[in-house]
Amino acid sequence: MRATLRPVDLGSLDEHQREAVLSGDEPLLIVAGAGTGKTTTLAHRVAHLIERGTRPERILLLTFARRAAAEMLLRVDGLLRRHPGERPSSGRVWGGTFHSIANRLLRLHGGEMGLDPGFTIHDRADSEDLVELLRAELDLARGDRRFPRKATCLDIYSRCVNSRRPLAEVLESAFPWCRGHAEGLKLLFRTYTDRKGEQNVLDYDDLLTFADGLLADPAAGPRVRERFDAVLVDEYQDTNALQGDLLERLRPGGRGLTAVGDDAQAIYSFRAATVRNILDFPRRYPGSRTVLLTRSFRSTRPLLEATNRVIRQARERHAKDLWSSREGGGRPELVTCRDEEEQTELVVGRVLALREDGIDLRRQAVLFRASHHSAHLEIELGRRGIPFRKYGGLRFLESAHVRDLLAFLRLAENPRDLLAGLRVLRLLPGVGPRTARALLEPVSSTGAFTPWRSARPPPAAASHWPALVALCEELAAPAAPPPAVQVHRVRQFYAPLCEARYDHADARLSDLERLEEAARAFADRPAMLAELTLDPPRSTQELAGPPSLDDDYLVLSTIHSAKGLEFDAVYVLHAADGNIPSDLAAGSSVEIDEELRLFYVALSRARDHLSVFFPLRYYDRPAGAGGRHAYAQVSRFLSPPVRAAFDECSAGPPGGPAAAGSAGPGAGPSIRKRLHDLFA
DNA sequence: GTAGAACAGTTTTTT
DNA sequence: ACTGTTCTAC
Repeated sequence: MRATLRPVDLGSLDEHQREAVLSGDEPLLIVAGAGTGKTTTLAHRVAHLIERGTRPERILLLTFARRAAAEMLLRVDGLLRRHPGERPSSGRVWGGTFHSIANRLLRLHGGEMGLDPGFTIHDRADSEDLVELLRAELDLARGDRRFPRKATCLDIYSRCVNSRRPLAEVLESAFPWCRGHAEGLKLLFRTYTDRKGEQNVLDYDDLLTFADGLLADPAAGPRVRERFDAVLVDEYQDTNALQGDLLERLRPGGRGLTAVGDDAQAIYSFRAATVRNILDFPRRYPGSRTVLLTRSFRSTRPLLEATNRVIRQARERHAKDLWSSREGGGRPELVTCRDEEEQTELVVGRVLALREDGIDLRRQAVLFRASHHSAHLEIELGRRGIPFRKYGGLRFLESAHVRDLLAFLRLAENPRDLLAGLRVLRLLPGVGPRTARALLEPVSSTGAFTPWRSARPPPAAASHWPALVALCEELAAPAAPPPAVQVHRVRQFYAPLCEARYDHADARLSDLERLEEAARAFADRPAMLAELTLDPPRSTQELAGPPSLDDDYLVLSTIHSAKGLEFDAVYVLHAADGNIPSDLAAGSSVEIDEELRLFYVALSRARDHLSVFFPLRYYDRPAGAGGRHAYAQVSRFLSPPVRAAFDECSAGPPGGPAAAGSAGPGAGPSIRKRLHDLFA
C-alpha cells in the first residue's frame, strides 16, 4: 500500500545525496564531511526503503548515541507522513547504539546459545569494582613493582577485546609501561571472565562479544540475520574491529549494508575505534559503491576556509576539501585573553550579545577538551542566572547514592550479581566486605533471598535486617510492582542510611526523587536497568525529562559529546597546547592526529559564528591548592596558515607573561571459553 | 572485621 | 580537589 503513495520527496537533495539515497542493496559507503547533510541523507534513505516496501521492523539503524537514532527516526516520520493523522511506521525500525541493540538481540536470542537471558549489565564503574576485587583476591597488588590501577587494567582488557588483538601486542603498542605485568594481567582477565560468567553478568565489551558470538552461532546466527533486510550505520569511522566484524556477520558480503562516516572526524581511538574500518570498506566489501559528500550546508564560507585549513594538517587522511554555497558571514575569531576569568567574561558577553540579536541560547554552544575546563564558566553562569546544560563528564549515574539505589534493583533482578549485593549490604552499619560476602554466599547459590530470613547479621545491622530482607523479597517477587514503585520502596529504606553515610544527604535524596519520576517512563525493571546503563542521562535535568520547547539554555559540552551536532554559534575554550592537544595524548604522532581531528570536530560544529579562546595564563591543575598557574602556548594546531583565516583580537590590557611556560556457568560457554583462552 | 583518620598519588575523552 | 590506600583503634 506504500507503493501507491508518492515517492519520498528528493527535491531538497543534491545529486550526490540522491545517489546515496537511491542506491540499491549493494554495500554502500557514504563518506560525508562535516555538515554535508549526512543525517538528512540517511533519513531519506530509510524513508525511501520503507516506501519501496521494506518493512520498518526489518531495518536496523545503528548510531553512536541513542538520541541520534531517535532524532533520525523523527525525521523519517516527517518524510513519510503526507496525510495528516497517518500512523508513523518508523517507530518499528530498530534504532540504537551497538550496545543497546546487542542487548536486545541477546535478550531475545541469547537462550538459543546457552546464555541466560536474565543477565544484568555492569557499567564501567561496576567493572572496575570487580577488577579491584579480583586484584586484591589474587594478591596482585603485592610485589615490588606496582601493578596497574584498576582503571588501567580495564582499559587494557577492553582494548584487547575490542581491537581483537592479543594482550602482548596491546601492551606493547598502547601500554608499554605495563609490559612487566603480562602474566598477572592474564590471570586477572581469565578470572574476571570466569567470574562474570558465574554471576550471569555482562559488561559493555561482553555485549558486543556475545552479540558477535550469537551471529556466529550456527543455529542462532541465521535466525538473527534474517530479522533484517537493511542495516545502516552512522559514525562508522568510530567503530572498532569487533563492531566491524559484528556488522559483517550481520550482513555477509555487505548486502543491504550502508555505512556513513568521515575519517576526518575519527575521535574514539581511545575506545579502540579504528579508522581502518572506513578506509578498508571498499576492500572488505567488493562490489561496493562509495559516495562522497563534500558540500557543506552548515558552515559559512569563511568558517569552512578555516576548518579546511585545520584538517589539512592531518598527516594521514582522505584528501577532501569541503565547499560551501553559504555566502557571507564574518570570519572566525581567535581571541587571546589574559586568563580564565577574562575568557569567561568574554564568552558570556558574546553569548548574551548574540541572544540580543535573536539567536537563542540553545543554538549556541561552548565546547572544551576536558570536562573540568568549563568549571569557571559554570560558576559564572550560575551566578548570573544564565541557564545552561552541560553534556559530558561525570554523570548523574556515577554518583554514589544513585549507584546505591540501583544496586538494590539490580540485586533483585539478578541475585547472583555480586557487585550489586556487596554494594547493598555494605550500606548497613557494621557490615564490611567480609560479612557482606558471607551473607551473599547462600543467596548467590540459591538465587533467592529466603536464606536471609534466618541469617544472623552483625548486631549493628540487626535493626535494619528484617526490612532489608522484606524489601529484597518484594522486589524479587514475580509480581513485583512497577519500576517507579520499586524505586520508591528502596528510597524509603535507603534514606536513613544515606543520611548517616553522606554529606548533602538532602540533595542526594532529591536526586533520587527525580529518579523515581524518571522510572515511570520504563515498562519494566530490566528495561529500566539496561537503558540507564547503556544510555545514561547526561545530567540531572536530562533525567527529569526532555526539555520543553520554550526552555532556553546555553549548551556546554565536551567536544566528544558534541559529535554530530551543530550550532549557530560555537565558542571553543582553552585552545592552548596542553589542552588541545591534551598533553596526556601528545605522545605519538598518531595521538596528535586524533587531537587534531578533535579540534576539527569542535570548529566544524559552527554554522555562522565561531570564536576560539586562548587564555595566556591558566591553572595547571583543577582549582588546585595554592592556585598554581602557568603560562601557555597557543595550540600547535593554530599554525600561521590557519591563523591567517581567523580575525585575531586580544582583549584587555595584556597581562604580559615574562616567561614562556610549560604547562554464568553454562552461559554462552564457547564464547566465554574463547574470551578466557584469549588470556591463556 | 569494621570504621575512621592519616597519607599518598593523580588528574581526558565514553558505550 | 579528589580518590584510593594504609594504618590504628575499637
